[in-house]
Amino acid sequence: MAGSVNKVILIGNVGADPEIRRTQDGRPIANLRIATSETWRDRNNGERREKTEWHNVVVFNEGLCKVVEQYVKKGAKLYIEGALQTRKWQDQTGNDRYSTEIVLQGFNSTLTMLDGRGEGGGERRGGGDFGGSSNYGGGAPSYDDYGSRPASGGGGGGGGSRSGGGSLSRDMDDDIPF
Amino acid sequence: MAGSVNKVILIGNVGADPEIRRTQDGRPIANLRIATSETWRDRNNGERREKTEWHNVVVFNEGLCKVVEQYVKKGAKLYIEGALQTRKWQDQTGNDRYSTEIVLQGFNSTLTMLDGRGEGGGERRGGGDFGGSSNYGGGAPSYDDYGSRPASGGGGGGGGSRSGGGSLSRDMDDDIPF
Amino acid sequence: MAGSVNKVILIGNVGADPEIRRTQDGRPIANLRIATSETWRDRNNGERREKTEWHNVVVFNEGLCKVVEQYVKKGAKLYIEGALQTRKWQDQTGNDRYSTEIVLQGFNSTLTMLDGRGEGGGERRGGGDFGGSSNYGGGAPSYDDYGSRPASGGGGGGGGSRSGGGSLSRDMDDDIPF
Amino acid sequence: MAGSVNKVILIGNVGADPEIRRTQDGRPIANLRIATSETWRDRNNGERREKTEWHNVVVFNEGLCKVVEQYVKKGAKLYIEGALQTRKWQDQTGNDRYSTEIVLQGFNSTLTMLDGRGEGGGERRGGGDFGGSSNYGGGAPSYDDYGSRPASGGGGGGGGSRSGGGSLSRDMDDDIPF
DNA sequence: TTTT
DNA sequence: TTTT
Repeated sequence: MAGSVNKVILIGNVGADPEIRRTQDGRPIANLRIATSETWRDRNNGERREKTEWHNVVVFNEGLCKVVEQYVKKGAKLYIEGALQTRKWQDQTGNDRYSTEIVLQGFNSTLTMLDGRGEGGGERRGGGDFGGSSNYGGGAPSYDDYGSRPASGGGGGGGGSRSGGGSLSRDMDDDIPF
Repeated sequence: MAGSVNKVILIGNVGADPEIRRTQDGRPIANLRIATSETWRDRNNGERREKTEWHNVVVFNEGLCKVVEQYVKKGAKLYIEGALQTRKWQDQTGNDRYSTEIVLQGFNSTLTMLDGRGEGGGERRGGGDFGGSSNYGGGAPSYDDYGSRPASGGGGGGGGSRSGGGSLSRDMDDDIPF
Repeated sequence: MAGSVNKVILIGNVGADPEIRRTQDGRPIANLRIATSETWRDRNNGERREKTEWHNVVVFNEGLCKVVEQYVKKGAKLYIEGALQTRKWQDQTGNDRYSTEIVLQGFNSTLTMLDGRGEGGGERRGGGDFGGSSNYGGGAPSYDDYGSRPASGGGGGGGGSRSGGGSLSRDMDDDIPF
Repeated sequence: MAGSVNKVILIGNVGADPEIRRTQDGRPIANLRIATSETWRDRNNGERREKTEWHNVVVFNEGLCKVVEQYVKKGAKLYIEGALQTRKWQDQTGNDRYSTEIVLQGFNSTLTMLDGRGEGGGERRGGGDFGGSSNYGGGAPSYDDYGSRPASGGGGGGGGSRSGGGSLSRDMDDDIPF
């Protein structure tokens, strides 16, 4: 369908240390439980009410999985941007069951730590070296799927080459005449 | 939890004419099935692939329900902004089941028609007259929960009065010195 | 125009203690400078680069202004949801100038503190009592324009009455049969 | 700054046929004017009011530029996701001036046509072949920066290789055991 | 069950 | 300058 958008934005806290599993061919998959909560004052009695919602988040991207593995612990506050996906499965008795998850996969997926629990040095963002050395610097890391920010401006001629040099952003190292 | 965000943004098509039910005390609830879909070209064979995701949307707001009732038909393209909510229920055998829905309720919920299928006159937006006359004008209506846009800037003198007159927006009918 | 969306979402830090001004008729207006920043590794030399973007945020809503006044200080990390607005003005020489701001006004505007710098008690959210007593509890407050979350389900008959009783959300205090 | 988000979401109409320029090294840059508009009923006299906001959008990504070049015409309705950027420049008299634009560059940028004005065949999405053949199929095209959706889940065996074959999404052609 |  |  042309013109479709499926986007979830969450800011919440991680309910437990994340699980990281691997597929047969070695790709990581991280699962997170994230709690969001809203509070309000009851109209009838003025009491303070709170409601917590728990979300299942599944991270497919390798770079994001590494960030999760290294930095995300129980209690961490995260910004998450992903898409809704409902998965069908069968329970023990063979009945169809459905689980809805927020999937971080591909472009437009983001995971950012909002509390400075990461320890270390540089912030990992747009390295262009997925699957490469996992020396994420630290700090409170932010990682975006397909990361390498520069690619949009870059690319040059080569079909899909993302490793091309060249500057990335006009107002930083370009001299594009506007 | 302080500092929490739970937001879903969808642009998709309605799969069937919406159902509108009513609670015992007469409040409407609209249920929508919305399809989002993404297409891409397979990396192996270059074939075009498509995947459709179906979303359950529940509308609690009266104003939005009226818009749904009057304008939203099977096939309509909608912009939806709501929150994720997972509801627990029991199946016939008494087992716990969970359903995740996008809830349009309260502030920060929006439903906007993106194709001009509404027929009629004026656009309903921010009437401030919830539950009032249902003469939604038509056009492609847009309705925001708690609607009445002016209220934030407005309210005139009266502390927080939302029904008060007064102007709404500085650059339209205000003379606030900036 | 039917089917229009104008939304800005920022997570960033406040660059200076906010200014709060008042209109002639006493309504508050808060101005905030918010910095967002992205870091990446340069493709050519592998060095870490950072770019900071400064945003002008204008808060018209009274409730949000109170939150800003009481809790938002230089350095605070905020989640902001508002709309873009470009304002035209004349400089000293009479030339037209334009300033683009993120406006928090009316529905769909949100300001949430992401670090627990608020001190005090309850979280202010959806009081329905704009301009009323300013005993915002404290904690890290979150405030949504037009706040009162329950209103969507409520409202009853009265034109725009938002103070009506009644329960707000099916899974909290309603017994709506689904 | 760790934990920063800078996101703009617009749905609006293009005010004029887009301009496409090229940098010295041949990269395209597209400029768009997009109108968003809100309507509401005046609280004082009940009259219908409308306010239009004009946005400057700059597209750096090559793939998105091609979509713009081929499909986006005056009047088209677009969904845009980008980031705010304020650019400093000097006017004729040497005074500093600032222009705020919505930049589509790198990850997390999206441009989707919401009306089916594209004419032609296949939908361009996630080709992984930036700068490649420009035979965008047609239909109402949707294009995401860095596009190729599969890359996140994909990569087949090779650690993070984006050019690798392999399947893309677990529930379509993967057999990942959940 | 939508849409292209 | 768009759109309804």
